Amino acid sequence: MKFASSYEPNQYESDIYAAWEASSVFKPTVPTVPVDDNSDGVDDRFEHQHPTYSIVMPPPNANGNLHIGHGLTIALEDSLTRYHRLRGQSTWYIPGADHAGFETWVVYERALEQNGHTRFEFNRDELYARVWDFVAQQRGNMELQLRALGASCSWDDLTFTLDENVIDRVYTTFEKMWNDGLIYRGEKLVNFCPKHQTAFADIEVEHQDEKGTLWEVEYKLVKELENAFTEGGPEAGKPRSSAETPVASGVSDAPPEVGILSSVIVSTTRPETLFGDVAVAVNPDDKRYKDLIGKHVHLPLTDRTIPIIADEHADPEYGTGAVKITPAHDFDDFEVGERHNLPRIQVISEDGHMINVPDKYDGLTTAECRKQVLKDLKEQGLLKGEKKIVHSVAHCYKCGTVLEPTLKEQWFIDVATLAKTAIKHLENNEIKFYPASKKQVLINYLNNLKDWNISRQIPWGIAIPMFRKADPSATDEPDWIFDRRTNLQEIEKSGVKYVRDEDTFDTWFSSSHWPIVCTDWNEENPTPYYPLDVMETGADILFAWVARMIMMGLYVTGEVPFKEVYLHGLVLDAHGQKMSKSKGNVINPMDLVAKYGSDAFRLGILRGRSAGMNQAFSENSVISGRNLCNKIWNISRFVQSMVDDAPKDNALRGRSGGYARPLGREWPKANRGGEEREPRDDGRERLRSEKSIASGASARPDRTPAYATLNQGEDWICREINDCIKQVETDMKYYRFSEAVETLYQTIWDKYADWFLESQKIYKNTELLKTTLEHLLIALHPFAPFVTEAIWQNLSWTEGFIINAKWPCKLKYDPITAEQFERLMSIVQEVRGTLQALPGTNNAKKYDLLYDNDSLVEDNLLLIKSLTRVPAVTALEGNPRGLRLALANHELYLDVPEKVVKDYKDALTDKILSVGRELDALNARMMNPNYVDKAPQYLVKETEDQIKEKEQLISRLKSQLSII
RNA sequence: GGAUCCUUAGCUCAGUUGGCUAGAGCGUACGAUUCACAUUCGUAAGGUCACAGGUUCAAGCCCUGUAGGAUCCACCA
Repeated sequence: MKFASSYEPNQYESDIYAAWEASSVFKPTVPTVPVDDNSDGVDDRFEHQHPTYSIVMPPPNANGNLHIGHGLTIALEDSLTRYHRLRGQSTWYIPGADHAGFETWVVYERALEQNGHTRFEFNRDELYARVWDFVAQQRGNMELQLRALGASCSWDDLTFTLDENVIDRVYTTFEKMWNDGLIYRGEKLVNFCPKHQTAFADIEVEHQDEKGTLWEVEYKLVKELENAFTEGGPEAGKPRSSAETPVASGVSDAPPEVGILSSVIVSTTRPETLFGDVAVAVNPDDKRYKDLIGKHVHLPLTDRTIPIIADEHADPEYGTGAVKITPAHDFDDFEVGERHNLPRIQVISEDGHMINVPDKYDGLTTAECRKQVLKDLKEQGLLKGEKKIVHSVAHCYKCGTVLEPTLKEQWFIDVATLAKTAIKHLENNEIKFYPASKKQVLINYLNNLKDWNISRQIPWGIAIPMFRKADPSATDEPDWIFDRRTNLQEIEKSGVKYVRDEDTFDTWFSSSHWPIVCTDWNEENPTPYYPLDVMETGADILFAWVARMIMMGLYVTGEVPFKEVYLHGLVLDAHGQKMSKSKGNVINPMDLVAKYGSDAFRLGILRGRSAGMNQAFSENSVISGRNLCNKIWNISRFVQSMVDDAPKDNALRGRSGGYARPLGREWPKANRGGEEREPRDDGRERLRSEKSIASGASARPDRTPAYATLNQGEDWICREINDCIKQVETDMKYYRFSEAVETLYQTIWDKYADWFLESQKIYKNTELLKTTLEHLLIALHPFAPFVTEAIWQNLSWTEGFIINAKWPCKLKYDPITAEQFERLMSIVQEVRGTLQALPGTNNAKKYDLLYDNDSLVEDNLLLIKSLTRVPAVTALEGNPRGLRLALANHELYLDVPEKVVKDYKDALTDKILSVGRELDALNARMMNPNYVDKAPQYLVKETEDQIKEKEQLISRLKSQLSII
């Protein structure tokens, strides 16, 4: 196959993915129990590596499309997956699809309504079946998009959140919790969306600041009941007499600051709820109302009277300092009601109409009722004022409807012990967090966690396996029983009829089992893939998901569900703004993939990104990724052409005038793993991957390279590649994806291409070219899987797939020779810089480079000439002339006429000054006795060396100046 | 109100255990050009590391405070 002159991702990506998928390379190689890692590798980097590696995909919506956040997710997770696979671990990346309970339901219900139907025409089972079909029709895009992004996940193991084993596991947990007494049915206030007719967990509620009105309503005191204690009276007295308010006794003797009031004015934003009022609360420390506590007021527009109670909830600073208490329709009031044992009067129905109110108001909507109430209050002169305020209002995160706090009987999980256990394990550092700060954030959250409402009134979800006794008079039988037969609306047990609870689980309840169900963990057959090696997900669902997975993992398995957590932040637009449809700044990852290729997208989105941070993203970074793909493509094309052109290889050796001394050492001829591979004729499907599945062997870096280094550049590139790969390993260990990509980018581009390949144009070493290119391709593969595979398949000497190649071992090289190349580089850079700084253009072609008694330069004449483009590099004859380079230990001159040197004088003077400033700073450091005493020896030595070097440099520059 | 994070070049971001003479990509300026790549090569300019104190021989990094921004949690009668 011929290399095209530029990399065209569209020509390769889908074929490559299909070939991978067909050859089972995405499957883990160790199916059950861990094998002993007893092979003796050549590289100590692999000594303590675990034989398996597992990671699950946070399941994208089964019938949705991937957005930019998914793009980031896949880039991160797949890089980890491919990296660990290359390292020889049996790697399992488990894909998933989410039924997305509420999201999908909303979409479906909208479709239903567009066809003139409503959900109330069908029972739950019918609706479930209809949504199932609806999803089945829509499904598939998401999976194709994951493939386009290169996700190397094990497709056979895809888990859908409504799969049987998921439901089964969720029921098992629920049953256990029910038996353990962790599940209870309670009537509590829930966030209820009147449009969708379902409750939400606190975490799903969206608060928005809104303009509203704060009305002040007068509640008149009931004179005749002033001294009588009612049900609210004694309760109200308690907080005041408690030890926390020692001042209270003193205050009670003091003369009242305010005259006896005949009424209390309360502040409210929701006057229509006054029918549900059961008390008026004032702050126990509020002197204005001190004497009214325990007295009663008339509830306007009704014939009821309600007590005035003391409760900290009332803020003396806010409004009038007196607040009406409506336990059935306000979360705070509900709690006040619990504290004071107050009744709950529901006055708004689930569909938003008034109930349990005087006939006049009965059946009105809340808005109509508010109008009427305000009108009537005004007529009676009880409306004392109104203020415009801004307050935050709870909205349905899907339709934006204002949520109505509603009393409902729901299933709750008592989270106290679950949270406590989770905190214990977190504090025990059993899970490592990236970023680390999130651990404490999570602990704080768990410390304040309220009981978890798991009931949802949406048909599209996992049915709650609870049945209620049909006949309440059968008193001996339990009211509720657990049963898995949720396909039946009615069951019989011990001769008693039970009716199914029509609610479904909060999706987070089932999602919290994700690591368990994906890895197929079960009590009888624990798997080496649980706990997961890492949980990678968005920082925004730390509480909703990560916290719950930890609690549930510990409850079900006794182990934390994952060893590490990596949280990514939001992908913002190029200006740091949140992406949103309304702003029109949404970037579709698939557009970028189509335009620049999957690799470019992945490289681009990983750039400039760190754990937990919301960070900007722009097309520029993708372009830069595309450029890298093209670069490595052309590098490979060039290396291939040199390999093809092998005869020249020998001709160049032992060249005259150039590099003559054989500096390299011969390494033993390598076994390059040949026997392990099937011949190519057998087709790629049967390459190493299948063999390794059969034998269970893990890949190890057992290749000894078949090269010898023969000059400075060759030793140097070996050193640089070793450093680069070691850096990538460290970066991957600590999830520094951006730095890993950066390191590779620089090594491939600035070192391999710009220096090593340039030097190989003079001195060619095909074996080394092959080995080094392979190393770089493999190291780049986790981040740019397609281009590296496309190249691998195009190169004449590689075999199998790069996706399951072996992670590079260390290259051998001579460190002293490698260091010499650094000096050659600085010579070249100095020449280039000086030529650019000299007056005039095209200087490179004008002036020769002269050297005096310098073996390094002498050995590399051709290289220096080629890299600097000077016409000639020749030995100096006679007295020094021209412009001397400022490098230490090298007698190098640019053969520049005196006149030109004079024009260069200013630049030279500037340079002397700037080096002088650096020297002053160094000297000041050495003058400080504390520095010499306390700083580490090596630093002091380093400073001394630097001072010497600068002094020499200045004297050379000065002598240059004096010539002028 | 509480918590967490952020503030470094024109823009987007790195900077790991304090050793820094602060880096990268993009952008900018200047220069190059048959022979792997113009998606190229070379050179350069560009910084009071938000601000004010403190600790230290040494602070972008640690501590305290201030200002600005982001996110999350709670609350807003």
